Amino acid sequence: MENDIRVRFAPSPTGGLHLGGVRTALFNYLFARRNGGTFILRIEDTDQGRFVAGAEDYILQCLDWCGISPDESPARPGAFGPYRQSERKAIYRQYAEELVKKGMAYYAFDTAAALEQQRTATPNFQYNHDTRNRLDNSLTLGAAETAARVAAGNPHVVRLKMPAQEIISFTDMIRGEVSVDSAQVDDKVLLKADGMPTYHLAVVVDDYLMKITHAFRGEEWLPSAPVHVQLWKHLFGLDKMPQWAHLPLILKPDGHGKLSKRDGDRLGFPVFAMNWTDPKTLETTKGFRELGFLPEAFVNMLAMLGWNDGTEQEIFSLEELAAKFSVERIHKAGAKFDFEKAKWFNQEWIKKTDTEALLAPVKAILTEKGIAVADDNFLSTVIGLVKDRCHLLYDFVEQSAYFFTAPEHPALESVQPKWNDHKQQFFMELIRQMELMQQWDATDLEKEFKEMVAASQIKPGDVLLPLRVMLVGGKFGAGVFDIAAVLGKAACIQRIRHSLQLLQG
RNA sequence: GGCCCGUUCGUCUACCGGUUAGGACACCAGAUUUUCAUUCUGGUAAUAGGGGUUCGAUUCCCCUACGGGCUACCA
Repeated sequence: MENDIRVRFAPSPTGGLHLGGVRTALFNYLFARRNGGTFILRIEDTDQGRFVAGAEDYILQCLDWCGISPDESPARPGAFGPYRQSERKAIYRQYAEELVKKGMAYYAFDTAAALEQQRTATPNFQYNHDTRNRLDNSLTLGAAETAARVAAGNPHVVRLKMPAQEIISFTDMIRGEVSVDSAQVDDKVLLKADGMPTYHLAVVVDDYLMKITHAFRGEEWLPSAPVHVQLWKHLFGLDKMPQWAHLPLILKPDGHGKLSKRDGDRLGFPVFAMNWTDPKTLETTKGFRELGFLPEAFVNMLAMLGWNDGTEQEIFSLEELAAKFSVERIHKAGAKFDFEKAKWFNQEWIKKTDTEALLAPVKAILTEKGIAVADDNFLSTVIGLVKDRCHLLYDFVEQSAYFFTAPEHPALESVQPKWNDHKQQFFMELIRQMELMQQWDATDLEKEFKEMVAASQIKPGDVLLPLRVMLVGGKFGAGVFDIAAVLGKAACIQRIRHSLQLLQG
């Protein structure tokens, strides 16, 4: 099944895996699947050189939950490993040195303080073709002095020497031709003083070594694409450069700007696929999974944020997406995230998903909420009865709890004021009739009830609502007779008796 | 400030020169459900502005406006 198409997802571990990240992963995955290629996960497991514990597992779990597990990853290495950036440190320096040798990069000794001073002195200071000639680097120092400083162990970085005047252009799969005047791009640091590569060096080197053919990433990378093009040109050749696709950003639903981790807390919806604990603050932010989203719905929703198949279809399974995905139909403009629409996708998927498939997740949630499920068949019946009224998996708790536990304190307030002996007699009689019933199903129950109502000269509405409150505990839930049928004769009678006692007392 | 990318209902979007500008979410109204939800029916609502090109522009080009991104030894 494999051909030479290789796409990679290379998340940073510092921010968890939020909507934008998962969507990037998803589009990479869909492109790979659509074209029979390989989907690779390369993990950046260090933050400022420090290893971030748990980041890898977290990302793997998220992808797994979404159903878009990579073909090659740190856990399942292919032929082009290692797949963790922390294990690739040694690789980068040689490429940086190669660029220096070719005259395409140079050593810079300027301290952070010195650069800071430059920035305050000159409003729009940039380390570039213009300023590098008067700063502290191998270009101004000369070979001998540079060598001496390096030998002496003076801290230094390697910077890319951007051409003074050159149009750098490349073809983006989504945006077409994009070109930038190299004079506008500064001399990016490639290798930091601590020997760690910056993203710029790392992506290019890693993409080359891992034979990446197509690279999807967020639009925020578009301005630095010329840096990467320049690197490819001088290191490996433009003909080997992957085809870029810069995905539109996911924006805040209110106000303006890129959706950020904080927006979730602020606006009351998740921004992470799964619960994410910030390693620095130890704060945990709720994920879509924990909020009761089906992974199918989550993935479906993300795919539709920036892509469509040209028809009016909105509900797609992962398989359908993989079959229909096309880069040409990816949008250019950013999309504001809409949690209401996200919930709608989930609701549609709950309705669409078979009861049997819902059994396990719903059972887990009920158990978590302290509702013991003894009989899976019984739960299946309940799920079938209530699933159309659930938007999130957690809605199953309220919608099905009363099937498992008799309401201790039914909301009789709405019944009490209009309660009278006549109604009391009616329900006593109802119990008697129920006890006599041979068949116990919704149709017979309804028939029996309606006949009694007709005979007793009570308005149906006057006793139907009370019956619901007695059985369910409140003014909600599925059809009363369906509920009664599922509850069974004994439970129904017991619940009615209980309420009758409360109403009299 | 500079550079890059973008711009259709409130939101996600369709229409890749000729449509009464379509769908979905949300919202409103009605029907069904003697609960709530579901479902069904209907409704309000958009081509940022100005110039071109063209017989004809939402669609192609330019300008302006607006929005977003980037402008770190972060990604």
